[in-house]
Amino acid sequence: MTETTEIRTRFAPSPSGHLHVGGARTALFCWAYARRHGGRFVLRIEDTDQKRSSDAASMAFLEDLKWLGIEWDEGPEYEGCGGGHHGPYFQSQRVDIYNRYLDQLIAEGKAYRAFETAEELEAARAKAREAKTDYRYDRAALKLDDATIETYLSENRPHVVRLRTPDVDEIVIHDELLGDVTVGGDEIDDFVIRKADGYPTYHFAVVVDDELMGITHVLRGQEHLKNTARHMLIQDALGFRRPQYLHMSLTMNVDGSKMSKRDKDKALRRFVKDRNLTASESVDAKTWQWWHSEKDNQLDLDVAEKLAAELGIHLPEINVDDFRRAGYLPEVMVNFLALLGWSPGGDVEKFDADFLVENFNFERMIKSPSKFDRDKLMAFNLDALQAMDAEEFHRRLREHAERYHPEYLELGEDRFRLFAECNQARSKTLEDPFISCRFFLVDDDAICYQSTKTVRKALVKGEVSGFAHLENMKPVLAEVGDWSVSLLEQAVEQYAQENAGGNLGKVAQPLRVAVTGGTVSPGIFETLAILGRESVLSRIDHCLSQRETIAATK
RNA sequence: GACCCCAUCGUCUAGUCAGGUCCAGGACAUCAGGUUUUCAUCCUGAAAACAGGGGUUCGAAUCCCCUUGGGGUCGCCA
Repeated sequence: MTETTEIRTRFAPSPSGHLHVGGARTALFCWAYARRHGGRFVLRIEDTDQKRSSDAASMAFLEDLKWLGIEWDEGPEYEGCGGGHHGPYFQSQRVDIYNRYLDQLIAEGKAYRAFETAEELEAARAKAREAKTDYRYDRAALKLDDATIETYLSENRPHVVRLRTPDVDEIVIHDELLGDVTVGGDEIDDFVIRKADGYPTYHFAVVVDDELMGITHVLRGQEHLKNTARHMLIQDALGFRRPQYLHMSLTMNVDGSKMSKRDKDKALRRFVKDRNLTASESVDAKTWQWWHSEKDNQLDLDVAEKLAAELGIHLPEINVDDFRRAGYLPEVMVNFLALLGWSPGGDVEKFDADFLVENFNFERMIKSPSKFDRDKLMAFNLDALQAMDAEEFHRRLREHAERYHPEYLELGEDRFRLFAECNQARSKTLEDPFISCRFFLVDDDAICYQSTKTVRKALVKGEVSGFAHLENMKPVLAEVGDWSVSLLEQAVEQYAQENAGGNLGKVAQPLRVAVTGGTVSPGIFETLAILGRESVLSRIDHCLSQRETIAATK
């Protein structure tokens, strides 16, 4: 009894690299629903497309799921996740199973072999387009007699297997969100269920696997709505039970276009096309040609990134990994993703994964498509960062540094800790400190002073110029006993009290510019403390040495 | 184009299923003030929506219909 009523959901990505946010949201809801009901969440890899499934690197989404805390009970084994008794969880390893069912359908006359080539079919489709009619497979192969089929088979003619769809008026999909959706029976033709290469199509593999893996609830994007009708037909032909379906609305880009993992590729293509580029340093000629030969051919992510860097364009953040790299927190991503298509009701919008598991239900899912608003995500991330205690922020920032900015680790334990402390309040992402504080890593005499109005204001302008204050403060700083934030503060405050009418800004800004090259940095005392006495004094000298140049620029 | 889905501030949404307490609430973004050693925060305030039209009803953001708009699908991709 418990075995048959156990809730089982699955997330079934194709192994095409990193997880994109739309997929992450689907996975999150599948996971949350299973957890909510004490069921199991299955991860299955849909790698039946030989053209697109290639190396192990394309399993990067496992890491993404794990990072988000979406842990799968069954599926590929990865860092404590996966395993299970319904495997293999790679469809490419289940071909025998599919063939068994395929043979059965053929024997029963519920499916049949078809020998048309892809080109022939494409021609037929083109013709239908011209005639402004809907293309539907004409069932020509159904009329082949057994002898002909035998002959073709003995000739090893490539062929597909098509489902002989029953002639029904309509197919009614019971959707947990949308209610009953009716698809006309004539809208589904005898679609292909096994490709010429011997692999099942997505439709067939999904149905067989969902049955054999005991999937009870299928949550997926609304783009699958019509596919569900096909899947129901296969289930009926095979005598399988019907899982419950829920088709959720899609997540769109802010410009209204569908948020797709192909967006990066699209951005590159558009740029290359606009500029009429015919070659690139980052992409070898062969790959370049392959990429141009068909618009579905996508560059590998690392190649795409190299090309983007070469062309100087920013690729849209689409993958979970992009957001990780950009310094967003996994718990914020989970929160934000959950809000895209589900709402707990009332004014509640900040919550964690436990809350989601406690409260997730189908009733409160949103039917209409939503746009992915980065500003709001950023605001959520800021709030989460600010709510963190200092120790936690330090730990997270260090993790981020280890992964993306190891050069900052060279500051050493103590200085990195201070670096974290003084950056927390001013950070919206874990990435912020590393992009805004590069001056910490630069040689003292390599500091380059920005030629901006604010820099000149800090250094040149005023009754007593910033340069003058710097001169005067040098001996003061040189004599600060213990080079600590508190003593530095004391010394500089006192100097400001005596020489700038207590106006700290008058002396803090010149200092800031002298040691960082610009007008933006963490708190000045922390900044000085991290740099160290020697560096600070030497940067002040460096700054003063450029007095003429800085004053002369306009 | 055909078929399907959807429709509250610019955006995410609460309210819709069980019509009145909603001249519509929250959040992000925006704008205006304020705090602050810079940036970022933070505080206060403002502007901002029931797509349009018809019904049903004493009463409609809520129910029905049409129009319009947005999205999806139309592969030997998944």
